[in-house]
Amino acid sequence: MLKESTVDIPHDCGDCPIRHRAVCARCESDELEQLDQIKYYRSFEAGQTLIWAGDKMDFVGSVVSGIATLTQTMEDGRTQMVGLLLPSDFVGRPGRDSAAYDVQAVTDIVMCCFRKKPFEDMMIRTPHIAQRLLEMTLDELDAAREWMLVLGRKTAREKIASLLAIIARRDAVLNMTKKRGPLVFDLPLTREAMADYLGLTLETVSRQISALKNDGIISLEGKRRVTVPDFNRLLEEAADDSDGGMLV
Amino acid sequence: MLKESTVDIPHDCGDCPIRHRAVCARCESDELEQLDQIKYYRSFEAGQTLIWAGDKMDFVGSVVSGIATLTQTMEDGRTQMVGLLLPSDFVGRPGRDSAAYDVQAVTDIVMCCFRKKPFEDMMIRTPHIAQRLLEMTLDELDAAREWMLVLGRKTAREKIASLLAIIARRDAVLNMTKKRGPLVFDLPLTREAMADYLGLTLETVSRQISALKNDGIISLEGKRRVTVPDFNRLLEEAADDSDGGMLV
DNA sequence: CCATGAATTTGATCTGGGTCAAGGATTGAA
DNA sequence: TTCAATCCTTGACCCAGATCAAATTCATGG
Repeated sequence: MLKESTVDIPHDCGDCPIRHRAVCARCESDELEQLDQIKYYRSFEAGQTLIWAGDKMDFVGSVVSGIATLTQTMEDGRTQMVGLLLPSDFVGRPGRDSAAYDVQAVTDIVMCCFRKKPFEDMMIRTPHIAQRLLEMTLDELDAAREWMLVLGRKTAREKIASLLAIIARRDAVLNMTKKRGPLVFDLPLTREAMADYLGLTLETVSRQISALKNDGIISLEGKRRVTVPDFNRLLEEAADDSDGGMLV
Repeated sequence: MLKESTVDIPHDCGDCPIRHRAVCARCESDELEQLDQIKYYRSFEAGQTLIWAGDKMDFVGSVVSGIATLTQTMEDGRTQMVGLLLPSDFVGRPGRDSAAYDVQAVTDIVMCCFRKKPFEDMMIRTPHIAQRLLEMTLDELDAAREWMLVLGRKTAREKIASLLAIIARRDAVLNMTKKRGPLVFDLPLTREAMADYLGLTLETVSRQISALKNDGIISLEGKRRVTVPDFNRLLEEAADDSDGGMLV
């Protein structure tokens, strides 16, 4: 199995797919040039662990493409996913030198990394970066709090429906699919990863997906491709009162 | 019952109890003066709801003294606490004009508020504020993720032990109590509020507290005063591998 | 000192989701 | 094409924690 490789085909920030959503979103061209000095790309294969909790981290970075997870593991092996990293999401924390969570590639993934020390120095000089990072962190905090409600108070069926709604929503935004008609998307996560996200067992995840299928809320093509004929019905199942706000 | 009152005894920032931990921690004296222009104090009684989710928010602010909670409520009444606000914690989000969560006073509470628009303007001019707010937000995100593990994977007993450990730890830090000997502190939350924090029912909270008492992990004086004879045993019960780091 | 009501404890019972176990489906390597 | 390794589904059973229902304790004001 291939390990990790430092890609040396340098992207030009100008046509970077996450240019306008990542931590560099607000940067002017001179600021981008400075970032360019300290950046490098790394790619990983699906299944690899990019970072182990407790590891020394000498970089921070952004997911350029692919999906990764942030997970916490207890001594006895129980694990809880605490974040799902999508393109443009930020990894690492300025001012901390060891990783707090395991980071694992769910799909093949490319990251745009910055050496930590120079990045921290630059953050002080460049308010645009700190501003954008604050905004992104506040968004993540909101997402984490939303997830606390799911974990603490929702039933297994509601949890699954909530996760499907989130993935469907994200997919609709990324792929700019037509608003009308059934949504179709692929589940990026295994049943086990979904279980770790939702605080369930993989058996319960499987059963609830089957139940939603039997009730006509979703249909499946293979194990991973999901069709949602009526998004509002899915939201009802998720007991989600913020009715699809994002989808507009 | 008294409603809310705008306290007109102006604190001097110089002897503010949260001067060095709040969003203003890094500010120089000239920056404090600017903040002083847009600040005002508000106080609330225990039990009052300071802010309702969805309300228009024309201010942000810091808890000066007392304790408040951030909670989310579903249409059918299920509620989940998503944050516990202690002195120096920040309320509100720059760049958002309505509240995302209910904020309730658990004890009598005093807040130092800033009018939102001027505060936002000042944030742009004053990197010290944005820097500190970023740091605080990253800490909150870590706390939220820690809590996701508690909600998703811990048993009822472990949840209670985790909460007690957090409160004990905070209390030890605030009151600078002696490191050795049994810890003693008051529970600021009702059984119901603890249940909302932990994703449990109040009956289960009560039962697990009784169980910890019977097992000698804690002892109670009245309903609220807790003694922890051996903090490490409590941490074991919490299945907490980050063994007491903060307590040093 | 008593009445009232909130907060808490405790008991009895029920159930959603966990656990254990057995097969299927899909993939890729040999 | 067969084998092995994952990943997923489904069934049977069980238990931690929810639910329903009383007590009991505690604080407060009259």
